[in-house]
Amino acid sequence: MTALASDVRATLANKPYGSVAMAIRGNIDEPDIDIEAIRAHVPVRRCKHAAGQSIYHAGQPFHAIHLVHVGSYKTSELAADGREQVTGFRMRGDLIGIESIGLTTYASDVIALEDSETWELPYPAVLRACLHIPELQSHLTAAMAAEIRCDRSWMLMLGTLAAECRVAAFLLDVAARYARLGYSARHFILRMSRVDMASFLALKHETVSRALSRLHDLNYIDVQRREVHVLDADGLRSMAGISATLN
Amino acid sequence: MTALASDVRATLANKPYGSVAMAIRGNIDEPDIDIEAIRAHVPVRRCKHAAGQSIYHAGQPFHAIHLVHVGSYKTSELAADGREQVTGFRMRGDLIGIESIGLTTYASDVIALEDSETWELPYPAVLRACLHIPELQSHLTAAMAAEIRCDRSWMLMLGTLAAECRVAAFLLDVAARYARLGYSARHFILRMSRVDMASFLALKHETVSRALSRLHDLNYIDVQRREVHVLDADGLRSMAGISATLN
DNA sequence: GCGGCGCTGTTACAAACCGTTACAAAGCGT
DNA sequence: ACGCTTTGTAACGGTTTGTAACAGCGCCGC
Repeated sequence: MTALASDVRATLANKPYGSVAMAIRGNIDEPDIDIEAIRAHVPVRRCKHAAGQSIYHAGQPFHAIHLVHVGSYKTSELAADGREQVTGFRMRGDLIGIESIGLTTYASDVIALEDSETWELPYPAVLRACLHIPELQSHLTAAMAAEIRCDRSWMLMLGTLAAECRVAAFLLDVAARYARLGYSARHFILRMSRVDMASFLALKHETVSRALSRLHDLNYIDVQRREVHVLDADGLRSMAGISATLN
Repeated sequence: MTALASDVRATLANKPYGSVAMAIRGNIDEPDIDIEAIRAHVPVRRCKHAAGQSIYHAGQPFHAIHLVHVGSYKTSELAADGREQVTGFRMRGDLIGIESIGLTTYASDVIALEDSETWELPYPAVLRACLHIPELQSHLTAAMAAEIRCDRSWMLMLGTLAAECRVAAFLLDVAARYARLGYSARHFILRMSRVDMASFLALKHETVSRALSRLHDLNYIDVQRREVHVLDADGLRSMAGISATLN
């Protein structure tokens, strides 16, 4: 399994962009973002981030949105009293920061989960580019709408599924997102810690561990720390209450 | 208390619009939507809905967004296996349907909680109007961004607070939204059933009842069925982990 | 007007699930 | 090899849920 793990890691680079991320609901109606057309009008800056480094924190001046190019990030909300909630994980092709449009400061935190890279798109330039590229505005709007639908899908999942089922749904979502990027949906490496998964799923990390162990016992998955083999996607689907087909 | 209830109901009409709704996070940076400017370019149709009637269901063709004028609505997500999740409650000034922009069909259900009325804004006309009213596009974008932030705030609340605290946070949010519309934040009528509240808060309706009873026992609120008096907003705030000030 | 009926809401008690705590093992960097 | 972080496992306890019974309110027909 360790040998396979390095294979997977090796393939995790330089794949073409998929569409803007969609979650379990799976309404993949939006076309791809035409990054080349944008580059003609927007000064794109590459931003590298080491694992644990943040793109931005809540409260910093908002000036740009980011397109994930390599690696993965987590976005999180912070309450005044210190409570933290991971609100999502972003990977290649995902837009980051669109929730802060219209504000003067960023509304959330974004932290790299591994050595990663984004393309920084200064928002004023994006706005100007919208005048030259009629489709860019609608792409941006569609991306925001998709983000809302994605959040709503997770609210549905968090509000109606038990712990084990949430973990199953999460694995299916990760698998589907890897599949969209051209990777295997049956074998992947989780980029986030158990604690981050637990926060996102509104559970404790021990519960996530137990759920993964149980999914293993049911022969739905093979899991060694962060490496996951999906053995029975239908089993996971029946548990997650999802009928969609996994690639 | 019954006499007061009718007073409250009487004042719930013909107040000026507030901004697009924001949740507990309270980043109220967006300006009001200039409905009059829109009317000059968009054929606005008034849509009345009786209690229990839907504006639209998931899957119906998307053609318009709606601005709530009178009354209140609930939006909900439906899973293939029948699970339902209330994702929010909308009142005067709130935009409905923006999460479906970019799709050909609506993505969620919207049902009136009482006799209500919306202004229907056909989306193609809104798009055309954006060309004539430069600010309309940015208003729409800001509204969508606010919607994302609102959902994220609720994810934070649902993921980090216990049952009683969620109910407290919910009451504070309702109070703040009434305050934004010019009504009392200390005395209001809940428009939704315990079941709808429970679904939104990811609880069971019995748990909501018990939580409300406990908030009553703590002398934080006075509650008789759907009528709520806030007696100790600071108590609620400390429970909800919110430092913002209630009007 | 009156009573029946259903929906909504409340409360008590029992049970299940998940969180808490504690500890151990494995991975990772130094 | 060492220590720290991450992850896994187990026992226990608490919060939330499930079940049930009952009360209040509105709707309807009589």
